Amino acid sequence: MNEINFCPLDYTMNLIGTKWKPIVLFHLLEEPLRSGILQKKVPGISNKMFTQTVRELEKDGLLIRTVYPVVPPKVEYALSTRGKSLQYILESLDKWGAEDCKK
Amino acid sequence: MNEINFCPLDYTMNLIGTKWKPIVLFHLLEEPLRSGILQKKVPGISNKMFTQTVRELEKDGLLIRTVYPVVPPKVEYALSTRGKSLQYILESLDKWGAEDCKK
DNA sequence: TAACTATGTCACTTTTAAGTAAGTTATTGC
DNA sequence: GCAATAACTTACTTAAAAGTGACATAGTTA
Repeated sequence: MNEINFCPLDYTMNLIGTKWKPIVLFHLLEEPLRSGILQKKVPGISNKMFTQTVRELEKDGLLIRTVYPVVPPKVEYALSTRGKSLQYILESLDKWGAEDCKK
Repeated sequence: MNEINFCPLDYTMNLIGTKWKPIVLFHLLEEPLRSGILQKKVPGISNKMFTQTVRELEKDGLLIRTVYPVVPPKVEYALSTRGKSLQYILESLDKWGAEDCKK
């Protein structure tokens, strides 16, 4: 509508500006995780929202989903290069929260 | 529900993890702005959402709302100290978007 | 052969977010 | 005395996000 003052921040927010996306990405910073483990690390997320979130992140190229054809299923999620480039921001958000909630 | 893996990032996201909050805060980084000006800087926000957003940010102590008792009304918004402490993160988000959308 | 496993999908409902349009205020300038 | 102004507020509606519970899969183990 009014794009007069469009700024890159809007772009970033459209990509990761949701309740769950930064949290999911954050937990993948250290290492790839399989689906169940990752989901357990995200407090309070429902099964549906978890699937939906990782699928969108995959679609946007922020993480990579690897399916192993075994039974029961094994699916692993890892950050893509693009996802890794958010590392600094994700850590800053986490750090800010740690500092701020001390007060 | 499952608070086992609560991390500071969750705290931060609960505070500013919405579509509009980071954008509103971002535009106050340089200088305080009066209501109408600030709202025009936020692309696509409705009147209602703007009011709601700044009120929540005020409630959470991230910005300060100053009402001048004149007619027609004059209201100015400025970052609080706590809000200013987000400067680095907001700029990082903006910078990331600028870099990423070049690709 | 029946239960168990991990990772979903689907249909459905509830909750929350957001948009729209009208109304309020009190002074100034015409 | 009437319109214009800036910044809301309210009631109402619509759209989007999220939750819930049931079901699918197919090999392995009891």
